[in-house]
Amino acid sequence: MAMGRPREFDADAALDQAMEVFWRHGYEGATIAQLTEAMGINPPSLYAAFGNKEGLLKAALDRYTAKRAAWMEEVLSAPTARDVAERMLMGTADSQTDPDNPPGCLLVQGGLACGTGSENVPFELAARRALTEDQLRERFVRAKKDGDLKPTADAAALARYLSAVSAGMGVMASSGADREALRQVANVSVKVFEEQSAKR
Amino acid sequence: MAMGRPREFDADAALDQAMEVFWRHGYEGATIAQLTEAMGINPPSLYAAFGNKEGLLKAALDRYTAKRAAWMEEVLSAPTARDVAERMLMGTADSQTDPDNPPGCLLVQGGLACGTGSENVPFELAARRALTEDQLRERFVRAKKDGDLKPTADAAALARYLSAVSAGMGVMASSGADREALRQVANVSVKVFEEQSAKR
DNA sequence: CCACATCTGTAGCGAACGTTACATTTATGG
DNA sequence: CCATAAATGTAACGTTCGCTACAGATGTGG
Repeated sequence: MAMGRPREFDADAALDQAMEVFWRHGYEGATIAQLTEAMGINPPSLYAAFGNKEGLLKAALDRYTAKRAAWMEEVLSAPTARDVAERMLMGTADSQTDPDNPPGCLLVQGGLACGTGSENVPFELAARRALTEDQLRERFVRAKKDGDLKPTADAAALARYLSAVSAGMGVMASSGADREALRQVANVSVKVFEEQSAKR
Repeated sequence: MAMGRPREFDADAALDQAMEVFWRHGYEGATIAQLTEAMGINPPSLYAAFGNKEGLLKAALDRYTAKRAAWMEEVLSAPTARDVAERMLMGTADSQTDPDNPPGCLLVQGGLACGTGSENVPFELAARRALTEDQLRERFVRAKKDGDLKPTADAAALARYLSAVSAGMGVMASSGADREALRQVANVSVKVFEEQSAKR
């Protein structure tokens, strides 16, 4: 049977553009007109490919997390919990002030509170932030088994803490904090892990 | 000369209601219809009293910070930098999970990214967050003079750090973190200040 | 008691929103 | 080369948005 006319735009390239619009303006602040213009397509193409605005957001979030997966692996592969924290927070400071991206983190900027009818959006963002926290917690559980973190260290609390700090850095970055300021926050935050490391 | 018909609603009580709507739905997610209904007034009364939606937000923010001023004084009056940090973060954990309020912090929930035409809103929120950071920095400068913080401690960095952590806690609270989880984050965060305190 | 000033409720304004109908174009399968 | 299937561009749909004109109500100053 016939296959139909092939799509003329690159879905991934279009998603990169959509990602940036959501990142800069938030889910509700981003309009379909802005999105289609940035993506270089017309509304029917958007709706055919992604369903609706929320579907487009989910696709953009998938691409966002996929792009960060490699970096996250590198973070988690650091030798000690302290180094994991340092790589995580320093990398966060840098990426949230990268002039190639909008400031802050898409998973925070996307929208913490939304209007009636978009309640799923904050949920969706929170779920993806939780994934990172889960990875960190598991890594810290391992660090305890490795004898790298004190036996009394609370892996879940430390993961939550890192999650909170990086979210907070996102808030500050979005309101104009520069790279140096975020690195200061990262440096201060890491000290907690030095205190929680096993004596050697 | 004549004074005109007096206003029938209590502006402060109405602002409390508006505050809650902005808090829960964000600036863009809050509609005039929701606001007027919560405030118990009709649109013309809102516009006569506050100018427009953004003016209403500013008035609500003023009331928000005014309500927190007393608490902030109590935080800053703690005897040591460490205690300031503890009161600040524990109080934040509690207020951000207070069932009487929407979760999180209005100054974060209000809107980090907004659509074209509302660019002032994130700015306005950031300015008010910065005020708290300024107060903390000054308090830590004093703590250094008091010999309470190490001479090598960086007051600005510590203030930024506290600001980041409390913003991050707001993000987590808005996505459902409970009081216990936030208190864990607070407890971990405070350890930094113990390390930065002068030996005694 | 009258003239004036301001608030209130109704009702609706123009604009922008997310979304889609429709005709056209461009490919594939037979 | 024709029939089918899917994507495209134009144009517009209905709804909701922030906001306001207007008329009536309610107070104060003279």
